[in-house]
Order: sequence, then C-alpha cells, then structure tokens
Amino acid sequence: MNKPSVLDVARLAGVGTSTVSRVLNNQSNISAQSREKVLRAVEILGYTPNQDARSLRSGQTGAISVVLPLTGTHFYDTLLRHMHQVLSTQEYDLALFPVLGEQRIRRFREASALPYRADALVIASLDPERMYHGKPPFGKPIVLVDSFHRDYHSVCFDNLAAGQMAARHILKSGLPVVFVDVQENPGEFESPVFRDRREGLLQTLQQHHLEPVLTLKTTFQVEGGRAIAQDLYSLLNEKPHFIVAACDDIAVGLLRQLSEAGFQVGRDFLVCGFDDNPLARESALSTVQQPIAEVGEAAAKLLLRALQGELTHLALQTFHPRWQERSTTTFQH
Amino acid sequence: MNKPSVLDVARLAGVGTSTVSRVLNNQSNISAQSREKVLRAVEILGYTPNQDARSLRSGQTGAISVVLPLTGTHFYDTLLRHMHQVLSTQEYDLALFPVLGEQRIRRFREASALPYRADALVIASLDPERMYHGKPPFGKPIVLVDSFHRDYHSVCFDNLAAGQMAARHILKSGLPVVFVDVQENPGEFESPVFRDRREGLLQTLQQHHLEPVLTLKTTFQVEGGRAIAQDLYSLLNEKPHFIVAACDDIAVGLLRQLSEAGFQVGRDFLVCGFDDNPLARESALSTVQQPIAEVGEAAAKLLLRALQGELTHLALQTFHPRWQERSTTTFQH
DNA sequence: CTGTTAGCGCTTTCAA
DNA sequence: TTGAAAGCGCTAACAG
Repeated sequence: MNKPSVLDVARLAGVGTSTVSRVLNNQSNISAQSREKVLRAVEILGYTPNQDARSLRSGQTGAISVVLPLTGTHFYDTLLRHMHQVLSTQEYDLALFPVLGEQRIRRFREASALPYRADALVIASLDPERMYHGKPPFGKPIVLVDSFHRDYHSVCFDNLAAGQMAARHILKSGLPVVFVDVQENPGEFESPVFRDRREGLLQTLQQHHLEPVLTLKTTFQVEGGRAIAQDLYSLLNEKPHFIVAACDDIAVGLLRQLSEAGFQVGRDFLVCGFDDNPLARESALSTVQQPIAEVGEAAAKLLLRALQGELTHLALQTFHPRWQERSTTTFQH
Repeated sequence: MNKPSVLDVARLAGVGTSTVSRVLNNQSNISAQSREKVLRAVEILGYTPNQDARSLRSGQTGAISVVLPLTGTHFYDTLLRHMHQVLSTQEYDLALFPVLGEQRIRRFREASALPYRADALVIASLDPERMYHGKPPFGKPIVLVDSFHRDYHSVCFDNLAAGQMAARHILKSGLPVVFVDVQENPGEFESPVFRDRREGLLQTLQQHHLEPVLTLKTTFQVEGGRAIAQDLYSLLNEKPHFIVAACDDIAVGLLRQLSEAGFQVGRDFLVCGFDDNPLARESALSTVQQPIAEVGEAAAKLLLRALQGELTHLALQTFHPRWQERSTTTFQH
C-alpha cells in the first residue's frame, strides 16, 4: 500500500484535512476531541508528513546549511558543536556541506545545489566573492563565520589583533624573531586568516623597529614545522630566538623537531603559535587563542535573529583573541 | 518581483510548460528551436527551478545523507572524501549529519528529520538497532559503513581480524602482554569496533595460552594514554612488556609518557595500536591499519548500485586490515 | 472550532 | 514534437 497522506488520515479520523494539518502543526484552535481522533488515526496509519510538500507549500524547510572547507579539524568540530547547541533549541536541523575540492565549488555555484534547500545559510571560512564569483544563489539569510564581506552578516575572529598580540609578547622577550608563515597550496584560495595574522604581527613589530631576521613558509601540519626546523639550527646555535608560527601545528612540529635535535625550549629558543588547539595544550605551547565557542554561538544567535526578521541592519561581530601563556615562551633560569 | 516559475518561462518563450520542463531535464524529443527559445527565456528571467516542487512531483531529491557520530577526526574525514569522490561522478549531493549528543538521536528518530529528505542514507559507525530502537524511518536504500546489521547492506572493517592480527605480532615477541582498552563513555553506545578488536585479540592470545597480565581502560585520546602510563611503571621496571592499545591515540599517549618517564621503547616495552592515523605515522607507531579509503569507495559504489535498483540481495563487504610495521614493535639490540 | 477549496511549482500523462 | 491539464501532499484563506 502507498504511503498515507493527510487525506487518508482525515478520512479515518472523520475530519477535514485542515484539521489534520492544524493538529500536526500544534495550532491552538482545536478541540481536544478532534486532536485525539487525528492523533489516533496518525498512529494507526503510521502517517508521516511529506516534507517536500510541506516545504513547497510553506516555503520553509526547517533546515540550516553550513558550507565549510572541510570537516576533520578541531576548529570546525568546535564551531559546529556550539552552533548546533544554539540552533537545536529551535526546530532547526543542521546539514553540513564540506567543499571538498574544486568540483564541489562549481556544483555549489548552482542554485539547485543541495545546500540551498534550506531556510538559512552559514558560510564558514570561505570568501563568498571568490567562491561564487559574485553572490551565492540563495535568497534567504546568510551569515558568514570566520570570514568577512561587507554585504553579509559576519562573525569574525580578529586575526589582526591576534597578530598584534603575539607581537607584543615577542617584544617583551627582547629576542630576535623568526616568523614561520603558512604556505598556501597553489590553486587554493589565499586565506584571509593568515594574511591578517601576518599583517598584525609584522605591523606591530615594525612599530617597535623590529623585523624578523628570517621568514620561512611551510605547510600547516606538524610535519610542516618539523620539515623546516633544520633551517634554524645555525641561527639557534648562535643565539636564542623567538619563533612565531602562523598556527599551532607548525609551532608544535618545530618545537618537537628542535627538541629532538638537542635544542632546548626556554634556553635556545622560545616559540608560540596561533589557535590553541588540543595539540598546543598537550605540548604546553604558548599561543594566541581564538574563541571558537563564542564565535559559533554568536553566529547561531545571529542566524536565529535573521530568521525571525529581527535583523534590519547588517551585523558585524568581532571576537578578540586571548593570550594563552604556557611554558614555551618563558626563559628557564 | 516574485521568483519566476516554469509558467513565466513558458510564456516568455512562447511555449507550453511541459516543453520548458523537457528542456530543463535534457529530454530528447525537443526541437532545437524550442530548446533555444526556452534557454533564452531562462537566461533572461534568471529562472532556477524550485527543488521542493521537483522533489514533490518526482519523488527524488538528488541528495544522499550521511549520518555519523561526529566529524573532526581523520577517520571520518578520509571516509567521506572517498565516498564523495565516487558519488560526485553522479548527480548526487552529499549532506552530513553528525549525531552530536543524545538530543540529536531523538530528533533523528523522527521521520520528518532532515537526513531523511534524501534518496539514500549512509549510516556510519552507528548501530541502527540502538540508534533507532528498530528501523530508521526511511524507506529508501540504506548502506551501513563501519557497522553491521543483517537487515542492511554493510561495508565493514574486519575488526575481529584486526585484533587477531595484533595478537599474532604480540605472540612473535614472546613478551607478556598489557592490554589497554577504550573506556566507553557511560550513556554512549558501546562501540562494536572496540568489542571486536578486543575479542579477536584475546581469543587468539588465549589459543596460545597467553592472557594479558594487566588490562586497563582509558579514554581514547592521547591524553588517555598518558594518564594511565604510570600504572605500568612498576611492571616495566621488572621486565619488558608488549603493550597493545585499542587505538593509536592511546598507544601514542602511552609511548610518549613512558618515554618521557625514562622508559625506552624497544628495550623496556613494545607498543602497538589500531587505525594507522596520522599520529601513528608521525610517532613511528606500529599499528593495524584499517583500509578507510577502500571502505569509503566500496560503500559509495554499493549505494550507487542500490539507487539503480541493481542490488537484489543484501550485500556484505568486509575489508581486511593490514599490519603496519614501524619502529615500536622491534627490539633494539 | 471546522470543512471546503485553491493553489505552491513542478513533471508527466494524454491527446493532438 | 508539442500543449493542456491533472495532480504530487500539503497549508492557509475563507466561509460557515
């Protein structure tokens, strides 16, 4: 037998279809009697509403799509958990759409793509301009997270301030600086995150007439840090340096490789990173912490307001980093 | 102005709505002339089809949902990338639904939940029986990945064989065994993965009249391994042991903490794990590798066949582990 | 408080 | 090869 429809339920309950609809949507003007009958019929038939029809009719899907570069990192995991926590208080389901490669980008430029079958869209860490060559094909609320564009609501980390913050701690040490930047994959978008960190860092250093004695680039994993450690050996043999890496993973790789090569943190070098991911915590790495949880929650709340049409002006929320002092930035005497 | 519909396109093109529909769906019986007119009208109006209406009418969504416990790990990242690679050759979009907490489980039991607005469902690492207290509320193809149930197509890792494989390498060493199992979070489901690894391991050891001299449990992160390392100090001071951990993270935590405490791998202890994640590679940990990529691809292909109705019988595919010999399971002489 | 009815936008017969 | 028209399952306006 076919899936039962509202009509089947209505017939069995001996009421009209609108009564069924009202009961199912918890509307108020319903007698206890009718409600009872409808619910019983629903139960008997094992009726479940067709969501496509519901969406077609009401124009609402109950879905919120999150487009993000990838899953599989602490950053997105944390971000999503916190967004999720806020959004699930309402009746919204969250669907994730990682942009795994160029192929998906092209697909996501089409208005018929799955992410746009939703009531609202979250775009995380991606520049809408570059991703879409213009505007996303989506006419409902959009919130940018970890990314900024003047045409959209945005919730951002202040990466410029993060860079400045690192610079200030470097300056306190009085040591010469080595900066290890992230090597962007050619063909992938340049990340504004690293651009801003770099800018804030170098800017503040310059204001104090300090420039890195050496700048290196490497991939943003632990292995990337390990790989370029040897380029520092001669420098560190000469005198201690402060090494600032553009992310924790690189910093940790550096820390480990240098330690294994006989250099001692706190004596031969100091090192710090950015992010405060679990690896940093584990390795006692001093770092500039990004308030991921706060940003996730703020974005979700913003979205909720946008969905309720309460957001008349373009919102821009910026969250400030926090310095996490651990053991890799103090001299051992 | 409102979003244009097929009717608007049809009017502008001077054709009927069915002609518009046929052009948009690349059907054959269309004159080049009509096609031309329709496409031009589509262009002018910026028309994009309403997917809800399309789904309602055709019963197809073009979506495949993946329900998984969490994102944010190498395992799921790898699995998804490979599934994605296969599925995107067809016109399917992949949507991810991490089950973040008990709240979501309840929601996902409802037939109206977002994951079920799809043409097929992938359930990763979750036992449908426990998750749904019965069957998922979904009448279309379902494929289980990293999980088995006799009522569904399944693509699995042979965790029993993985446990046996570890046992065989332990036996070769002739050392007494310490087994560090994963502590399941109370309230969460017991993972069949760890159950099978444990069973395969202990079973094979027993067949050779060997039993662990000590069994410990801890959480499955690196920190979990570190935390219980001290429980082994006296044992290792006495004589060397082979430590087998139920996953790489724990093994690495153990390896690191024991090394820092002055014990030497290859002399005071040997250690191996399961999974072969990046951390294992980085730490030169011997481990039982799970062929994640193959499983992901196999699952995707199975799904495609199921969608085409080619799958008449229940499929069960099992993939075998591979031993990754690195430096933590050989004695240094 | 309730039932009848008109579409939401599309695909797909059916007849031309 | 094409157009008219039916109807997928639902919600909401309207009339009672």
